[in-house]
Amino acid sequence: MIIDIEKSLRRRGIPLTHQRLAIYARLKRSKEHPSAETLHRALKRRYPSLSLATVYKTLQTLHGLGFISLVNQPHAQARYDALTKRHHHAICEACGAIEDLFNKRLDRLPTPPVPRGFKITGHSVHFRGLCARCARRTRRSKP
Amino acid sequence: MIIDIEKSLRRRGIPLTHQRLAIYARLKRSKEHPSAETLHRALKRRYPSLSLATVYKTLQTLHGLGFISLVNQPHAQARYDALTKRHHHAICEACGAIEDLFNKRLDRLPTPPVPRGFKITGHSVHFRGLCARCARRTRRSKP
DNA sequence: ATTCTTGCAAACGGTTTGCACATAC
DNA sequence: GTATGTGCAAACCGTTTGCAAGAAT
Repeated sequence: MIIDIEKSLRRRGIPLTHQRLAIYARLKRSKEHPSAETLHRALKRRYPSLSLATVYKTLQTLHGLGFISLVNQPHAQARYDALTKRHHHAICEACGAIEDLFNKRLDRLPTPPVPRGFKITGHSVHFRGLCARCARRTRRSKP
Repeated sequence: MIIDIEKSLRRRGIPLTHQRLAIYARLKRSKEHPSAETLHRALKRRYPSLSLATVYKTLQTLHGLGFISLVNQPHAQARYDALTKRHHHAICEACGAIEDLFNKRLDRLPTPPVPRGFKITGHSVHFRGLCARCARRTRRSKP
């Protein structure tokens, strides 16, 4: 279970600390997509000296290694839109640009089986990738 | 253009200020889903006394009235997930809970026509609504 | 022994708040 | 004239950073 991360860290020469294992193990057991603070609170009982800063740093490390994913970005600033009618977004992973997308097929996706009791009122599709400008720049910088 | 908001504010007895109109008008002309700061910077040229706090308050007001929408939430904290394989989310608008959703059909949506030059690398579908608990609570509190 | 991580406290940046003054009605 | 909004500065909260002490290799 935790072995995969142990091996992977070892292989890359990244020190294997108690904190890293504990944080990863806890996140793996959680189903609620916890925040750094939630994780910290939960782990503090067992590891009273664990600091919140370490939780943040560890989450960054694990994310960098592809072991975990972010549901929302840290420090993302709020963005507003006067367009309130249904639409979708293409989000550039490099620069954060958000472009609108209109598409009837995406508007009427079949509602999938949902967690028990969840009342769905709407949906939107998020495409991610590189906007034209960043795609150009990336191509150039990759030798 | 701006008349709809003028009427709507009047009708509700909400004072119609220059700031509100200017902020809404500017947002309506923007295609880049600006942040509060971006709007403030842009408007400051024409309204030098406009404060950032007013921009924030106005955006809240307009959002409350349904005139604008939020692309990301202000002060949303980062949330993490040890599940890195493809999946989708159902997000509760009341409590912010995020539930995982697995669905093959959603995994392979047809790629729609995209803004010129945008390179898509992936997508995910966000359903919004009320989780079981909040749905129950809402029903109870609505007489 | 060396290199990388941890924990602390201070700094940071975006957002909110409290309050005196100004404006819309 | 009253109620509400505005602008300012301070507070706030989540996240990051600098650094001395500690742990992993």
